[in-house]
Amino acid sequence: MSTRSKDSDRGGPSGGRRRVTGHDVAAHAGVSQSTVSLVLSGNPKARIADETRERVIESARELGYRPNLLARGLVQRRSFALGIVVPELDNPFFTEVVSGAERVAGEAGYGVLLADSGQIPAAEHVMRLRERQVDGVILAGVPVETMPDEALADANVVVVDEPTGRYPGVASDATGAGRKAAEHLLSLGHRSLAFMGPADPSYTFRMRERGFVQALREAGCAITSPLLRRAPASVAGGDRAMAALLALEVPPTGLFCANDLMALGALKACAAAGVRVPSEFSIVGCDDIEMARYVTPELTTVMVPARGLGARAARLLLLTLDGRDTGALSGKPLEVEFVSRQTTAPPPRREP
Amino acid sequence: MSTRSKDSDRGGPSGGRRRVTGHDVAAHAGVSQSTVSLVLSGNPKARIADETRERVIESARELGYRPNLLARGLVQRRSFALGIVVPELDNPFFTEVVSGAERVAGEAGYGVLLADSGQIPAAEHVMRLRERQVDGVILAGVPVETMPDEALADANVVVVDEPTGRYPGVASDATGAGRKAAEHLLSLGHRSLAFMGPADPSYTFRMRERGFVQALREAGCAITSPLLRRAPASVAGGDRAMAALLALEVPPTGLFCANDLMALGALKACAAAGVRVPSEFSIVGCDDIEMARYVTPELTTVMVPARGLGARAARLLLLTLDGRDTGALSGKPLEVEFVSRQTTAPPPRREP
DNA sequence: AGCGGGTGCTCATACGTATCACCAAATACG
DNA sequence: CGTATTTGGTGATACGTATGAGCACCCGCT
Repeated sequence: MSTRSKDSDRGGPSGGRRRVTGHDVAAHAGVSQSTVSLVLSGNPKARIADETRERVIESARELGYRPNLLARGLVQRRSFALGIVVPELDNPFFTEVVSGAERVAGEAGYGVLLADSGQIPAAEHVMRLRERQVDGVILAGVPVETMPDEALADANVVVVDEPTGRYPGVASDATGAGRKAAEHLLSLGHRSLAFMGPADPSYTFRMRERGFVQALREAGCAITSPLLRRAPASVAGGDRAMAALLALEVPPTGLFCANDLMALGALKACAAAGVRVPSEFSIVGCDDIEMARYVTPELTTVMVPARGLGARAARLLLLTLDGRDTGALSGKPLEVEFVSRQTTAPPPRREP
Repeated sequence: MSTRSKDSDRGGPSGGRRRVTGHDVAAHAGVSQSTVSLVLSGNPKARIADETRERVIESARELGYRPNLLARGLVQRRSFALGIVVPELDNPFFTEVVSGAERVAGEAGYGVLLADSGQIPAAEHVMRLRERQVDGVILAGVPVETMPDEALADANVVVVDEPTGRYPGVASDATGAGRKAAEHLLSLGHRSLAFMGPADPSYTFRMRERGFVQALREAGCAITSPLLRRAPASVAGGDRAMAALLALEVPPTGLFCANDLMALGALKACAAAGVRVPSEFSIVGCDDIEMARYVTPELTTVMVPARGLGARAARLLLLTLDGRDTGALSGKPLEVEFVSRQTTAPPPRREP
């Protein structure tokens, strides 16, 4: 009708210099911007004539309209975005957590802001995410206990695998993981077992250790101090710690590692030292990262549902944001599962 | 002074129910919101008395003020956030790309929105990111050629390792990678060599193959069709393809894989078949993912600077956004580097 | 005819920030 | 001393959307 409306047509979806706004759609459809908003995102209970609704939708499609989520977020005080903080993307475990969370969030229409904590302290990352008005934050592998309270106040935090009690969270059955590893090794006949984990362990690592040690003790098979090795929870750390174990006067016959990366390092150290796995030495990891299946021999480990943890954390967060009940989700820890592969066997028979 | 200003004090940084805004800071400092904005984020050339400036900064600190980046983004038409789309976070290569990009972006004050493309087509992800008003998008491992043009129009796209010419991008020297693998194997004395790569290869995979095949041809050592295996670029795919190679009447003596994951699969298949690496068979991977160092024997490969690619993509994008010259960065491909480890050796001597 | 009530839409405003135009006071200058 | 000029700040507005209040209109009822 008017030249104006003809103007806004020019170029179609991809031609315009300026981004298409709700006002443009309104002009094109001959309605007000309010109506456009009501049709495209408003409450479905809004009273709009079918004919109008279709005209607006058609105009929006034709102009290639995409709502500006910054503007929406500003007025609704919700950005429909989550933040997720991990200590390092290098560790496949966290990658899987992120992946799981991203999928759930994406399906719910939420965006995901990633913060790889690196040098910057996690608290600072949380602040930055909040400046971006994320509706909530998932903290994975972050030492929550050492974070100042005010950094997390009013922040809708969900913590992965670090049940502090101060914040809602999802966790796996860490003591169960240690226990299952112990039971398996004991049942194979091992009596001299070692553990390796990081020196400044997170809650989960502590629980894995505790489960393992307790199960050993209950079996009347206490672990002695030289068999408890501290090293970074990485492949390099596992390598070093394993070398130390092999250098002992009386090395153990089997080992449980705080995570799979360490176990891979231990495996490597054995290969370098000419110790055959599993015939001469047994190794159990924890996490079941993808690589565990791909090394030779394949790593026996305890599966921790990383992707599931991430997904569940995201779901928990989304429910919290909707003000729904969250008791069911944050309640019980996720089950872990022992996975028998090729790095465990009965201990070698004593030399005569 | 006024009761109002006393009110906004209540509770300090962490107590307030409502988030503290620039207006609150203004009231507390006895200035206008404009002044607050000028002091805290405005152009440094703004003329503000030192005394006022300090008072505002002090008030902001005291109230725990954090600017709302949604509001800032709305008026500035810049969100100071980047999007990054990857096909799968499972592949460590992309994880490293993301990690590199995230670091550079973070240091520049940019946020990173992650989109793991999964089931949803990449074009749709780009749209969603643009709704969130990201200032630019990094596409890594995404089949850009098959994406509709209008999805990327005006989107400030930077493409990783897929130099289409239509969009700016950063790439590694893929043909060089293939060539270096070939030269190494040839120099060891191999004459019967195989290649494995995905059936529907991306540009980079095609170039790796081309470099390898051409170098062989130039050495008068053409590759025959049964030695060119197609399989998914994953560990499982490499495993299957290697099994097929070993089943040939006359198996090759060495192999170059399109990426490290396939090489790990090949390594696994050799172990399963009792073929000793490298004494009986040589394997060269490509990418140099972290795992390459951690398997036994350690994987010989061609290092592709994944983190560097991500970092450079981010830098390129940031420069583009600042309207700076980008020629230098998008120009030459990043160097790749041959990494000799333990999976290559001279071919076994012919059986007499 | 008068009126209550539903329908369908618009007006105005708010969200929190940046920024331009403008202004008062202080200072410089001939 | 009168007028430029600089200094230091304020007021108003815009960004693009959501949303409550309100308005015009039509329908059915008494």
